[in-house]
Amino acid sequence: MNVVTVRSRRLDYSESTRQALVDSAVELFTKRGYAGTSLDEVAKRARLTKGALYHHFSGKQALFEAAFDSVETKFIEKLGEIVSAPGDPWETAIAGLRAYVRVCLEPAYQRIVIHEAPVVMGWERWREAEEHFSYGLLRSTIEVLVTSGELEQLPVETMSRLLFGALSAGASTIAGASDPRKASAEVERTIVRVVEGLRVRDVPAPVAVEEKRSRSRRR
Amino acid sequence: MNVVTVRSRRLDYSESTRQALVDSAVELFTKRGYAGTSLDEVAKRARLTKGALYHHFSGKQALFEAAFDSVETKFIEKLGEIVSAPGDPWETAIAGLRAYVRVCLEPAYQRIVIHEAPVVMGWERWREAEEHFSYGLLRSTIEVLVTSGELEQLPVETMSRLLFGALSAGASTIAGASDPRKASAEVERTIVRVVEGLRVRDVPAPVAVEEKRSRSRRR
DNA sequence: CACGAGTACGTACCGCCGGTATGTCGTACG
DNA sequence: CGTACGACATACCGGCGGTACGTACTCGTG
Repeated sequence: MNVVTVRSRRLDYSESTRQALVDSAVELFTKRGYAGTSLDEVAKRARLTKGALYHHFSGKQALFEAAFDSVETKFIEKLGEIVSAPGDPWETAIAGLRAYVRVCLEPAYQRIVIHEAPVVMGWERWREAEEHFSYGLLRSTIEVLVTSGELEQLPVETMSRLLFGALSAGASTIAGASDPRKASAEVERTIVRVVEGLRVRDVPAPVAVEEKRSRSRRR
Repeated sequence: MNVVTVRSRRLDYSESTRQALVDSAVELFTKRGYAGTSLDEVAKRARLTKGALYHHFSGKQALFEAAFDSVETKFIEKLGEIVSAPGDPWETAIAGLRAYVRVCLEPAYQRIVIHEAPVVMGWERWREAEEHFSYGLLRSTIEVLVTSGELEQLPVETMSRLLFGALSAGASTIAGASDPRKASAEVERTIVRVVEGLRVRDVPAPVAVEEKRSRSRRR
């Protein structure tokens, strides 16, 4: 409550050890997965003990979620800038798409956020957490495109989910490919093509354009 | 090798206990997940002990893979009939799509095949196993559509991966939705729309009978 | 400055669970 | 008829998540 009191040095230390634990967790979870990582290892790698770990986190799950948050915030913030940049909404959206594909290539993001999180945190909680991160970004981007008439008038939530799933699968494909560069190019091209397939065929005359929507012949 | 010798009753028994273990595993893995299920539980539910389990399977992973195979073969075989049925390839493909969405609603399929398998078996091995099951089916279906000129000329592998991911995400969405019926309808509609977005715009030349195909209102 | 309280850890221990080693019983086979 | 082998059961080990408790350091207060 007192505005004057600076953060005590002790709290600084505490925060730094917490961060060290999170960093250690991110590394080990990325390399060996959640089940394959022991808390003793995590603590040891941060030159601490399990006691310290359990002081900062309520358990292994909580540690994982902290690692999850850390990875998400680290990789996603740039994406936010990209998709919220001024300019043609379609172009920026596509740019965001490409950028996200690149993010998905990060091993930590791939393993922790995409693969393990839904299992470790439970799908429901993962979905909830994702609202504030990559999925939320994707969703709002799509929302803009739909309301601006660029994208087909389909349920935004569903469309976002499907696209998100496709992107994740694409990322996994790239990561597991023998030629990641080629795979990356193909995924980008295909994803962009999918989205373009959902673009409304005739640029809408500003207003009054709702009728012939669902005739699915494009272009 | 001897053609006359009937399967000994003993082997029959052995096979049935093995099946009992697999069934028990499917149930428990579906309800509590891989990590949350103990082998003692699995054995107990089949009125056996861990000794029997380790006689039939080399470990927990192997048991999981057996459960995975069991679930896949159980739910996918009907799909194979659907997509290999005679008739217009596009229509049968769409029918297969809808059928697959319904399969994805099965809790066992959802949890074991879609969510846990990539983590438990490792993504690479999962991908490999999926070649013989749902993904393989999807891929070959897409391959047919591409070579027959119905679908846009894009890398089949990549397109299949992305679509598979989208379908999985759709299934998860439905499973986690407050109104599964509505969600299911939306996912179906959206997925079909996505695929139609990848359809080639002008009907090839040969026959000219494709027009009013895709008015996607169902029922 | 003394002192109690709270914080930031470390240490020791428990229970569960995957995995292994070993034992037992029945069946097929020579 | 005995013996070898397959189909289980039993007993036990080690690792790991989680808990209880101890300790040292700091900070606020009289």
